[in-house]
Amino acid sequence: MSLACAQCPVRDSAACAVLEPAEREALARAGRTVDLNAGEMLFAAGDENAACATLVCGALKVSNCDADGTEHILALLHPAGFVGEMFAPFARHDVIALAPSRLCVFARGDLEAALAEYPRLSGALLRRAQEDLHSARTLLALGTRTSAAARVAGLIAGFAQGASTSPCHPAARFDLPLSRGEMAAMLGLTIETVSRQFGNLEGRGAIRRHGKRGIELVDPALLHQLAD
Amino acid sequence: MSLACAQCPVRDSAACAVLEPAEREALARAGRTVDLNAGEMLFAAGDENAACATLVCGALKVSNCDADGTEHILALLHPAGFVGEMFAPFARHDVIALAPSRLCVFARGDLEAALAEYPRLSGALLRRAQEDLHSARTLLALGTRTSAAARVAGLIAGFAQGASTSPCHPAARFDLPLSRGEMAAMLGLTIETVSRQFGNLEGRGAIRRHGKRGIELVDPALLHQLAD
DNA sequence: CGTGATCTTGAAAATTTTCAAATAGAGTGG
DNA sequence: CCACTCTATTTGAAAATTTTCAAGATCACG
Repeated sequence: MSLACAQCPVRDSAACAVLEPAEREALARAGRTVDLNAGEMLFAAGDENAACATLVCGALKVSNCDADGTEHILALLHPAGFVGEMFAPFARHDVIALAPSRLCVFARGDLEAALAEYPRLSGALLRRAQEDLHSARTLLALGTRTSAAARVAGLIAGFAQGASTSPCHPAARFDLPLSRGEMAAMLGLTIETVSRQFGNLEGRGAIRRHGKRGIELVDPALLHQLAD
Repeated sequence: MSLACAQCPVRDSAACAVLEPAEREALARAGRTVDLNAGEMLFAAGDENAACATLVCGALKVSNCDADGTEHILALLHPAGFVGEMFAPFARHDVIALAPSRLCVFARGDLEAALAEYPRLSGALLRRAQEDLHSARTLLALGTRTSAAARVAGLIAGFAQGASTSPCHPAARFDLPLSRGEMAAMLGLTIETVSRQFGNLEGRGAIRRHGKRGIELVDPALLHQLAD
């Protein structure tokens, strides 16, 4: 079944936006739509037939389990984001839905053919890969901070930015996209430490918690100062 | 001065290897060669005129200083590697030579023109960006391990792989490319903790130190086990 | 053979993890 | 609508690890 690009919510922002309508339809016929519920896996580390995908709506995490079973979250993916190994023969990480999600999935061979046929697509994916690289490095700088307080404060500040509609101001109130355990897996901390840091931040008046996921930024300046 | 591509040691492995000889010469005329001594900076975070570069020989680090002055090393660059912001208006991180290095540097505008003119170049840079992304995520998984022992052991194992000529066996003996302080800045630890972990690894018989930088892998299996 | 920088080592202080248990929330079936 | 159950979160206290601060030791180099 071909994809309805005309109604795709990311038709202007995903990598395929650089294609002409006819080209895009041709690419769409090679792909397929996949829907995932929260917690479902798109593919697992080591999968040989791992494909590539553009996220249409929802949210994904890219994660990795080390030898002792600890999960490490390496990236979060938002709509219009692209995930998958274009050049490696197998998937290097798990890709799991954080929320009900829809994806536009391509077999690696079909995508390679599309890259050869539509060179502009390489440019669009290059731009996106550079953004992903920057995100990974930002997360790396966050996860290697020495104090747990700075890591958690920085993560919350980042989520507040991401949840905002404006590019320069953080959202005053938003829902965390991750559980405590998932935040711990991003930052290299334990669940308990993350939870305690939330408590500290609330105690100092930087944030206020509303239920499990709701966060209100009471003092954004203080939050940034604690994030260092 | 134009670059001598014919004698370039990375002419077959760098991104420009996908170009025809004539195309490559044209690109080379737009670029310039830059030599750096160890410790010299190619460009700093925030530089507006930051350029892009292919590393011809030597080694670079990509790093970032947070508010309290702590350095975080986000990536290491080896010959044929590519560094720089192709799409952002300024450099996001510092780029510093770890060893005497030679680079082939292009102004962002010239590189953009080259991408438009030689679409294959996008594909080559895309492939390289995916590799960089994978390296960043590998480092992220390493830096967010909870124990210092696992982080240091994993870093040494990675260096042993990189120093090897064979892709599947680590080098039995090699020199560390970084100082203790730089390793600490990669892993989010202090210099002292890194030093003590080296001492522990030697005490347990996993490695032997030879001078400050020399490492001999006495028991690679044990090293990997400790790296978990 | 100094000299300066890097590395190692020691001991106390601070932080984080671990283990254990209590609390809060969401969803289900009665 | 309520009681119940299951999971996620919070909290507590002890144990383990890491940082900090302070000296030494080592090494490269002029």
